[in-house]
This record gives sequence, structure tokens and C-alpha cells, in this order.
Amino acid sequence: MTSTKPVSTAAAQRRTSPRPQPDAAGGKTRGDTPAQIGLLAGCTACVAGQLKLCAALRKKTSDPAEPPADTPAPEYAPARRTICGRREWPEFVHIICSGWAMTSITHADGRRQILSFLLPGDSESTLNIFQPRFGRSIEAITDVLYRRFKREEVREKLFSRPDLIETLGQVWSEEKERADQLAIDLGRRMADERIARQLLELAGRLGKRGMASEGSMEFPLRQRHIADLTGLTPVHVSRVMSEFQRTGLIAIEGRTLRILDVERLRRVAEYR
Amino acid sequence: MTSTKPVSTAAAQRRTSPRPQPDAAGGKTRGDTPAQIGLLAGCTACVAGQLKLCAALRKKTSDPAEPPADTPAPEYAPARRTICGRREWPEFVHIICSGWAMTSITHADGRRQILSFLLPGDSESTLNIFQPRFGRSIEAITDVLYRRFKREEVREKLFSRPDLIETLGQVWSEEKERADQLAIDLGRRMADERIARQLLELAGRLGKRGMASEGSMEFPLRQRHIADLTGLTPVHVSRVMSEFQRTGLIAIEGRTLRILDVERLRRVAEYR
DNA sequence: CGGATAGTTGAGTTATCTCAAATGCAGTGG
DNA sequence: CCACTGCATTTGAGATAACTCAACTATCCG
Repeated sequence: MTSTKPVSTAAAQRRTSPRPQPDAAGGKTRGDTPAQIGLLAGCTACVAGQLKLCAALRKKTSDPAEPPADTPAPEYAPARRTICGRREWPEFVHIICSGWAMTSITHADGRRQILSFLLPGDSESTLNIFQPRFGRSIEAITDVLYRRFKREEVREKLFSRPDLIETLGQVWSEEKERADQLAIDLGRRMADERIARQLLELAGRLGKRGMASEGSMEFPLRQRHIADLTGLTPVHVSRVMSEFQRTGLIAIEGRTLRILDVERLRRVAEYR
Repeated sequence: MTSTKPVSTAAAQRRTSPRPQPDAAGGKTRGDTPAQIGLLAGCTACVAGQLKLCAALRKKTSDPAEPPADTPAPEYAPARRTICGRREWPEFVHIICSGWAMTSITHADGRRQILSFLLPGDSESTLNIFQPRFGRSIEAITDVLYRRFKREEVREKLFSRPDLIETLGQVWSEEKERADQLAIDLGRRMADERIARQLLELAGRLGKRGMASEGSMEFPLRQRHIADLTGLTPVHVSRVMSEFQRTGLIAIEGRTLRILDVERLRRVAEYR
């Protein structure tokens, strides 16, 4: 891969996408730089996908007519920046507004396991609300906008608003489902299956957010990211993905990934 | 279990502990056979460890003086029996009263991943409360007593009792933590590390429940179980555990496992 | 242009798997 | 009480998926 064509980086492509639309869900954007406001268009994606945790937290009551209140303004993190370090006591619940991020755990000897990629609307883990843990870190993959909700405030809201619990339950559920699937992948699947599954999984999640069409999607991940998610080596990821491209399953150009043959990719993903 | 010695099955040992004490948290035991009542002493373990989900669900209000109500009676499942099949729509939230069980996912081709061992006080997954999923199954490892709470009722209670949310949050949190740790183990650790860690983990969980002392514990797991949890082959598990025994890390007699050298085992568990 | 990061490819290594055979042990039925 | 069956474990030998090391290329960015 890595075609010889003049190419397009993720950043470049993002800059060419439609302009601001001052945040469909009505959040405050005061104080943001123009670039940041541009990124905020991602909130549209949150609302489009059924990812309502952020929206739910931003309403003071369950009355949908009530104007948004006490919403933390989005904050900006450039690609690769650590949003919450592993030695940092997580005082906040983070929700991604736009861009890609990830949560991971890193060993003393450098081995790293990515637990999840975070897309717009995702939170690092609802676990954090009740019992924050050391050792996990949140890191921006692309440029990212995110909101930080104070843990204590979230807890208070939770106790006073039953509807929030329902929403939280959905989010929790999805989160746990993905964690379990990850465990199966890591424990009982071959490298090609793992990678195929993660590509399909990502395509699905992006699709829900209107961030993918016709099997074509932004793909800012380095092979190192895929390796650390799937428990493989970057070298091996390279071999497998090259093979996928050689056999016409997928195509990668610049930072765009296209799934050329979903059916066949699904077959790879499901049966060894 | 079911050893030749008249002794030391899980059930037998539990029966020798202080008498039924008609269930510390006050649950009804009417209708149980004597054997089942014997097993119920396990509830003591639940209460001893800070595993209060079951206890919390069994109270009608948050007032501790209120007598227990509408508690489902414990049900019995012999070893190996499937408690909730993977094609079964999980209408209930299951909580283990005594014995060992497990949740797992099995592929079409037979590969199986155990997601978690369930000890007294554990639930298959709080995920079930909000969005039950197909594909998972719950299976008894030893003889087991468990309670089935109707999902709908649990939900209702949840919305009306904020204190329950706090409890649930704790359980979530622990559950997710373990799921994440499992992912790291599977993705980024060697076989001996994985096994050592699981042994320590189990020792810890049993310890909290007063089911282990001096590093000695009931150990009803077949090597197949360990293999399916750690993503290894039974053959390889055998090799590693034999090595552990040969080098004096652990000792296994009948269905009892003793950790002989915690320090060294920890070192194996943490640094490759 | 130079330096850094990302990906590709080859060659040799290794952790773990597969297959297979042998042993032990528990439960069953005669 | 014994032969028989089935499961769990052990052990050996050979196979393989994935790893490591290393060199090379491509791409990005100042």
C-alpha cells in the first residue's frame, strides 16, 4: 500500500469537510478557536448515532424543552496528546465530541493493550463514574474535541434522574459487549480474523455516526494501533493487511479505507 | 470434585461450617431440600465479601429494618448443568448463592471463551439488566445454588431506589475491571503469566468470601476451564501447571490448590 | 534536504498448537 | 466386586502462527 499518488492525510481530508454548523445539539462553543469550532461538527455524528449519553448529561432535567445548562465547553487535544494519563486520578468523565481517541493500559515493560477506540459520542468507560481506576490512559489519535464532566456532578444527576440510568444502561451494555467480544477475539481467534472483525466493527460504528458510506471511511489508525488492539505485532498486522489488499478485500489510499468485498471479509472474520 | 475421600468436596466443606443461620440476609429457604439448605450457607460468603447486589435486591426499600420480600427462592443446578443457554432469551438476572459457575461464549466451530468464573455473590453480568444478549451461556461448574431475579422487576426497583444504583455501580465497576484485565492478559501476556494471574485472582476473590485461607482453596476447575479462560490449550495448561508444581509454586491435591510461594507466583504473574 | 515516523519484506526463532499415545480415576452396570 | 467406558491429565514429537531482528522504502514535515 502507501500508494505513490500525491495522497491525502487525515487532517487534510478533515479540513475539506463541510463547515461548522454551530453544533446541532446546542452546546456552547464560546472561546473555541475557529479550528475547534470546525471540529465540533462532529457533535452531529453523536446525535445521529443513538449515542445519547452526552446529550442526556447536558440536559438539566428530563424535559427535552429545557435549555442545556452547565455543559462543560469542549476542550481540544491535538493528535497523540494524552488526555488523561495513567497516573492521573480521573476526576472527570470524558466524552469525545469529534475525532478518534483510545483507552489503553501499558505495562512497565512497554507492552500495551488498547481497550477501545473512542469515536464521537463515546466515553472512555462508564466504569469511571462509580469507581475510577488507575492505570488506564486516554489518548487522542487524531485531533480531538472532548468534554469533561465532573464525576461528582454526573453521580448526583444520576441519582436524581431515572431516565439517565436508562441511557447509561444502554451505554454500559454496549461497552461491556465490546469488551467481551474483544476478549473472545484475543483468546480464540487467528490474526486475520481479529483484524477483519475489527475493521468490520469500526465500519459499523462509523456507519452509525454517518462517518462511513459505501464501505468507505476515514482511517487514521496506524498499524501500531491495530496491533495493540488485536494483541499482535505491527509487523504481523502489516503482513495480514497487505494480504487483505492483495486479495481485494480492502483498499487503503492515504488515510481512507474502503471495504471492497464485505461478504468475503465477513467470512474471514467469522470462520477462521 | 466428587473425590474418593469422604471429604473435601465443596459442598461437604461448606456443610461443616457454622449452621444455616437461616440465611444471614433473611432470605426464605422454604421448599428447599436439606442438601440445598446445606449449600445455602454459602450466602454467608456473599455477605462476608462486600457483594451486596443480591442482598440489596432482596430488600424492598432501602430501609434496612424492612423485612425481605419477593425474594426468589434459590434454585439448584448440578455440576455441568447449563443454567441459561446461549439461545435462551435471558429473562432473568442470575446470582450465584453457592458453588462455582461460569459464563462463556462458544463459536460454531467449538472454540470457547470463558468470560468469567462466577463465585457466590456474583451475577453473570449486570449487562443483562439493561440489554440482554444472545450467545452467552451460564453453566454450573460445581453443584450450584442460584437465584433468578426477573429482569423487569430489577429494572423497576432500580428506578425507584437510588441506593441500588450505587451498589450496582460498584458491581459494574468490578465486572468491567475484570473484563479489561482479561483482555490485557489475552492480548499481551505469555501463558505462564496468564495462568499465574488467574490463580492469584481466584485466590483473592475466594479470600474475600472467606473461602480460602493460608493460600489454600477449593479448586474444582478442570484444566479445560483454565484453558478456555486464558485462551490456551488444555495440553499447554497442563504443561505450565506441572511446571508450577515442579518448581514449588503451587501444590494440587485432589481438588484443593495451595499457593506455596505467593511472592514468586506474583513475580511470574507480573513480569513475563 | 534531513530526520522522524510508518510500512514492507525476508530470514530465522519460538511459544504455543496439534496429534497421538499412555495413564489414572470415577462412575456404571452386570 | 470387576470389567468397561469416559473424562482428565501427562508427555513426546512434530507443525505452525506469530514473533524478532534487521534492512529497506515511502511518506511527512520542518
